[in-house]
Parts: sequence; C-alpha cells; structure tokens
Amino acid sequence: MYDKCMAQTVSLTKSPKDVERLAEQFKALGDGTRLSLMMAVAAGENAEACVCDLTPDTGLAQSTVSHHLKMLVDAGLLTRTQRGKWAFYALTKDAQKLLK
Amino acid sequence: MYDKCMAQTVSLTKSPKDVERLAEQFKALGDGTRLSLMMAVAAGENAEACVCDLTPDTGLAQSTVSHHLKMLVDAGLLTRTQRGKWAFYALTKDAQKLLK
DNA sequence: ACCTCAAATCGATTAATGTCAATGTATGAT
DNA sequence: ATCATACATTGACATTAATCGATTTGAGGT
Repeated sequence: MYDKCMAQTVSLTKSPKDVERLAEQFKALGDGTRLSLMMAVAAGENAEACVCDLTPDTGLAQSTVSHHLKMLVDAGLLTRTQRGKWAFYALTKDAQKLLK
Repeated sequence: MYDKCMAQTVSLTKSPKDVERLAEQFKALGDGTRLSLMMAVAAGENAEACVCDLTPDTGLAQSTVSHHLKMLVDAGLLTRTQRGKWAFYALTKDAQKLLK
C-alpha cells in the first residue's frame, strides 16, 4: 500500500543556539514549583513579589525557593530588584509572552 | 526607609491540577532534543513527520527518539498516527499555542 | 510461513535536578 | 557595634531523566 515514507523534514527556522535558549526557558517553566512561583509573581501587586511573600505558599525551604528564583532569572524569565532588605521579582517580556 | 514588605500575593488563577499539566507540557518542551523534534515535525510536509525522518538529524539512537516522542505525546503536544509501517507525529492545538 | 523494516519497550548506566540544613552576606534598626 | 531580618550560597543526598544496546512487537512484502 505504502512503499515509502512520504514526509520530508526541512531545515529549522531557529538556530541551534536559539533552540537551546528557548529550551532553557521551557525547562525553567517545566516544574510545578517554579510555574507556581511565576504565577504568584504575576498575581502580586504591581506584578512583582518578594521571596518572603512567595515562600510560605510553596511549603518549601527558603533556600529552595531562592534557588528556583535564581533559575528563573538565569533563564531570562524574571528580573530581580533589591529594595531595602527585600528582593523583588517581576516577569520579563519573554515570560509574559510564554505564559500568555 | 522601608518598614515592611509591601507586596502581596493573591490566589492563583489556575487550579493546582492545571498548573501541573501545564508544567508537564513546559517540561516536555524544556529539552533541546525534544524542542528540535517539535520544530522538525512542524516543518515537515503537512506539518507531520515519521520517526525515520526525525531520527538522523538528532544524532541519537532510534530508541531514544522514540522515547522522547512518547513523552511529547503523553504531554499532549503531539499526536501519533500509524500509517503503513510508519508512525506519523503531528502537533496538537496545545503545542501550536505554546510554540506560537 | 518467513523475512524485512519501522517503531516501541526493556534493563542498565550515567548525568542532572530538587530538596534541605547549615552557613554566609548584606541591609537596616537599635 | 551589635543585632535581627531577608536572601543567597554551599554541600550533601535522594530522585529523576537522558541515553544506549538489545530485544520485542507489528505491519507489509515475497
């Protein structure tokens, strides 16, 4: 019935580097804890939040939350701003695009 | 200067189950190999591709590619259709939304 | 029936990730 | 100067994930 595989793949639209960067962002979002953190930040007043507000809801240690937030910053999904004793995190453009 | 943390988080818009599902989809996309597979599928003729076309570009073993494709199907990002000896994979609506 | 080809599954190994407790650092208050 | 608070970093541990080779399944062809 079928005598050959009809499909043909063509060259990708994104460079390998772009793919890796995008994969890094997806990976950062691909964890329940981190995705919840992102949504908590987005839902915060002025669309930002500090660690002290974010930690309790997670049920995790503060150091763990801090670690996850760093990953999200490194992936270009959150910005970090120090204000007084607190560090405020907010979504980047990339994050808004991916979570839209 | 600042005497309290001003930010307040509010309840999330998505249920925990939705968050977990979405996180699973992001996790599935959060791997260079799988993301490349998704783009190769999208770029294929009729926006579909079979394993035999996808495998060579990855440089990985066929069993590994098959494993990744299964993960993408389980996450609801790809559909699988058997045609003759070949299995054709295509993007789901969810995938099109996330990769747009 | 047998053979071939495409793909999936299995078992094992190695690498990466999530988590915590403990410690370090920086900021502001007393 | 000391202290408390808010976060970050480190080191260790347990779990998960990526990968391969070998085997199995399934669909057609001879």
